[in-house]
Amino acid sequence: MTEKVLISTCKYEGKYFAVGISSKNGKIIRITLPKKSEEEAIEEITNIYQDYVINNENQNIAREIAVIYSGKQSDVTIDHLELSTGKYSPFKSEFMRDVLMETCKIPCGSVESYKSLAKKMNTHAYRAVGTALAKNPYPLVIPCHRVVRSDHLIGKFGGGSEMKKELLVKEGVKIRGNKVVEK
DNA sequence: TCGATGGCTTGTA
DNA sequence: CTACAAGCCATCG
Repeated sequence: MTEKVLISTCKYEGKYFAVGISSKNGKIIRITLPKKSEEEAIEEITNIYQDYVINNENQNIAREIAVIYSGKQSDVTIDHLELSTGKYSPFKSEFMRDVLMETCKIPCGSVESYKSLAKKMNTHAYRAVGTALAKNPYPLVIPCHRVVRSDHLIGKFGGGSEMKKELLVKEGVKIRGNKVVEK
């Protein structure tokens, strides 16, 4: 099935992050958004990968995720991610990978809409773009929080809209109420 | 295989 | 401003 997953966690500002690393090639296969407890963070990974060890061997990477969360640049990039597609891969389909690769192109400090992302991919499946983003295995590293609704409302987010808003504010996006302000 | 369900969009009232 | 309805298309059970 799948190889053993090495799980590491870190605490940052009272929140807990977890990362799962493939023992096979050292690539990241899962990242969690900050959780209230360490167990909750770990569980998000062990729910998917049954063959795992929690050894904090890669705590440096977990810390880097917290760095990104704090709004700073990190040297953990998509080069560190497992980008394969398939039933047992982080990306379940080509479509999902395409969507997430496209969102990687959105620069810090700007946003894109679900629809414009779909357009760039030559499809009208903006709704499916949303579901693909909802399943992003690498939040923060793949900036799914930079995708908002086309009417400029913030839209939904795995970690809650409030967190999505905070992340955008940290990146310098101008927001009024629940809307991104036009330039 | 088929229907239900989304981190959506546009139009109408 | 809010409230619906219809349309969209990949995914999941």
